Amino acid sequence: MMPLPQSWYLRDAAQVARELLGTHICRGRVVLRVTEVEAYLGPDDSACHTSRGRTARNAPMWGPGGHAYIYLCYGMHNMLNVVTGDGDGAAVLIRSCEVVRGLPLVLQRRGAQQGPGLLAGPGKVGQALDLSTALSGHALFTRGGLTLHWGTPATCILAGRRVGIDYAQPRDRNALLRFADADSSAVTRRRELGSLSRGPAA
DNA sequence: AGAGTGATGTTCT
DNA sequence: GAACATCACTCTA
Repeated sequence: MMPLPQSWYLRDAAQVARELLGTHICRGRVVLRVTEVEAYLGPDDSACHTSRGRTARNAPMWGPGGHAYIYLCYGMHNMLNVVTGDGDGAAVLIRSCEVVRGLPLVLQRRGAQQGPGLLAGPGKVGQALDLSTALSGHALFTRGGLTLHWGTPATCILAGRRVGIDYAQPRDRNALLRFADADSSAVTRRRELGSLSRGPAA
């Protein structure tokens, strides 16, 4: 079982984001299937962390794709992003997942019961994978630690606006850069999503 | 179903 | 010192 090659990541963030749906994240004995993501396009995207320049924290985003960018949010949530392109300052946030393997360990780490909301939300994904900022910059395309593999792609994709970016410009707040597997119940704020081709409902 | 709120700590101004 | 790509819990309906 080989991880996806680095070349797979060296493309536009929105494109990688859609193809990321259905892939498998492997960490120790836990395997998760990605069901919801958000694309952050680079310095020109006011919602993106790189839009306010290079810092020690966002350094991995300025490098080549295929590496993790992990940061601490609200003092307690470790958010997992996948760097895309090459020097683009772009990445894809992993927002929700389904458990493929290692359910007992995931339940223990989450301190929750099994259900559709178990891994719906980026903080929950970070907790289930036992992530920390020490793993930021880790290569996802080489064996060991934290890797990304081919899985079961989504047959139907939903799209909508990104969550929690009220500080961004209206154009970037309204961009349809959140994507989800239409056939999964592990998705946040589902009613705000529409079909990919037709845009969000309401 | 929806609004409100406290927890918690690193990063950047 | 403010902001922060959140979560879980408590109300009110």
